[in-house]
Amino acid sequence: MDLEKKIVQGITEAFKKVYEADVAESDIALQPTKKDFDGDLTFVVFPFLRVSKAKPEATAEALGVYLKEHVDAIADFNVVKGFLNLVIDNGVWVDTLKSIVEDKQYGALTRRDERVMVEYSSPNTNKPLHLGHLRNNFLGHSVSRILDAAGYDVTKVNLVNDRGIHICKSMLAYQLFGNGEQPSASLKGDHLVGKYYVEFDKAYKAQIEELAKEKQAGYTSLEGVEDLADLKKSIEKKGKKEELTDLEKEQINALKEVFTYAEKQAPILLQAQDMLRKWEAGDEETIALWSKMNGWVYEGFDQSYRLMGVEFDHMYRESETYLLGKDIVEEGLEKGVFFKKEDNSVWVDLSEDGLDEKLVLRGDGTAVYMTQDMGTADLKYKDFNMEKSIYVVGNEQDYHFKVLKLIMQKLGRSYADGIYHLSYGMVDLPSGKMKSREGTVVDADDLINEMIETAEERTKEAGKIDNFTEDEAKALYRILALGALKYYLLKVDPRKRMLFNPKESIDFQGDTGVYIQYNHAKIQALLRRAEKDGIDFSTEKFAGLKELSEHEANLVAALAKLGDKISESAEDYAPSVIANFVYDVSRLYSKVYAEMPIFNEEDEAKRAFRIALSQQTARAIKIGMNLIGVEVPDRM
RNA sequence: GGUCCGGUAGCUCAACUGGAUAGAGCUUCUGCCUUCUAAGCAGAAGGUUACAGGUUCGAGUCCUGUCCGGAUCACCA
Repeated sequence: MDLEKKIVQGITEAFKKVYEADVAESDIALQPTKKDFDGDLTFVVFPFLRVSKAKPEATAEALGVYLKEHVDAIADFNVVKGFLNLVIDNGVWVDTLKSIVEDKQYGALTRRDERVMVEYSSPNTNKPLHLGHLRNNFLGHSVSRILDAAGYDVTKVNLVNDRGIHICKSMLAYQLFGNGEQPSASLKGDHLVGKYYVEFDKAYKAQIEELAKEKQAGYTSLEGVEDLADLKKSIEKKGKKEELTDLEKEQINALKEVFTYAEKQAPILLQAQDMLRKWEAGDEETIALWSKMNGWVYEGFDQSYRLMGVEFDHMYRESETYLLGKDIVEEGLEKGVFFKKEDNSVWVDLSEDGLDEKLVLRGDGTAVYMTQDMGTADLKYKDFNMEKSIYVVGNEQDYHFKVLKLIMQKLGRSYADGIYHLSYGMVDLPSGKMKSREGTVVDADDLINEMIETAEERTKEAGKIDNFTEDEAKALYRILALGALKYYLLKVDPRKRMLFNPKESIDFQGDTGVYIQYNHAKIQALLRRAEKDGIDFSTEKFAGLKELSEHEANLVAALAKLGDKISESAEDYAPSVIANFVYDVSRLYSKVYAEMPIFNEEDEAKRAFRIALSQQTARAIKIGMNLIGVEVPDRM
């Protein structure tokens, strides 16, 4: 905003005139004045004492005197130690609001000719989406919108993991135990497939136990033991804390052998592996089952994505990309970036970069995860030609993406520097980590639907929907529920892992999405009344206004920062910046709203100003909430 | 064990990238609806920023070490 620029220029000028010193404008930073002090903006003079060769108070005083005299916007100043607090003239805030009203592009930065790809969601087609996916999807979707607002050309892609041994597991279980079950209204496709993934695990565990029992006979140390798994657990637990006895050591070794054998030889696992081989060989029957079940899952996902309000421009499927990357391995060998070991496996040595050696191709010539990701990276670039590539993936893959970026840099890919892993922390439950195989997950669909029910209850309690139609009420519940959920997940720094307690439903009071939506709805009601009463609150009506309350001035100052906040959040890929911004704006507005009369205000200029301020606040809230993927209601 | 990430009020989180007396919300307590939506506003209470050093005018923020939690170090994806 040019207010700050003007003041910064004024400060450099002051340094020149008062101290005959050159200070670069880029070295001068202003910060908002803390609440307890008088003023709007503060300049910290400590770093410039070398230049002024005077005491902090004297320096600040001298600069303040100069600024008050030469910069129109500055009405007054005060000095506290080395802090020069500047009081901005109220007229500036009135003008600022006026320029926001007139700014058709408010909240959209100038376009730049730069393409960014955001990859997010990336589900597996063997189980439904869960709470962790919600964080991922909301993050990716929000970052896409923020980058778009910041002027980038954004492509949203979803790389679906639709093949592999885990997919075969649910296929096999369905084949064995499914009895031809079909998706239904009560069990959508992704949930149905997920159910058989759990079934597989149950059967697998039972077989392991059985095999282990058979194998137990060969070990004297395990004679008479009833529950092998239980014993293994208790010894492992003990081993972490204290020394084991000789018998226990012998037992744990025996147990490891027994279970390794059982886990590898369980018939149902061998069958699944066989199925994967058939799939790779293109076996018709297997492919048909795979297509059918994946189709169910995609239908289920589509419903979930619609419910969540996220979307994609392009889908990549791993079944189509998993063979890619082998040519890059060849290229890397030629360029000397990779090297081959005796067993023919191919590696990259990253010890110079503080990492170790990493496998990029197996000895038998088959691909690993890294091989595929290299290939996919090239494919994406070929398809979309982007400068930046954001991967929204959990922090468990920090190492993988560090390596991927390094490799692509070493291979000289133009897009390599633009690779960014937007790493986020896991969502944990009070009981610990979510494990889909063990059924301890918070399902995404269930959670959203529960939130919608809660929203309905709260709304009815508050008696807010007297003249809503059934459809309007339903739409409102959904908006409130998703708003609460998205805001809750996005206001936090993505890197931090977070605890989610399903028993305590997400708040509807205080620092929440609902609070922000409420302010928007309140303003819309106010604007409807202004229109009904035919009140003119155009900029001419308040142009000459000289008197503002502190809260009004603060609110205008906050509204003026929207653009800065968008660039900041785009640079850091941080939706939390926007979430905090809309909350700040809402809080400031609440104060203004509570303290200031609007329709009862006699002074027409003040009344017009307050209505216009309300209107622009609603505008900022709507823009900001849209950036974090949250809708705002006009009534609630 | 190596590497990376985190640790701020009882709880959930901020802190403009080194600035002033570390701020919000939840919870608890006290006020405020015969005038614009009380899903709100005003106030009270709550802190050795895990710990110990260091850097400097100034440290939650930077450096070193320690402790706690998590992730990762697979020819799994």
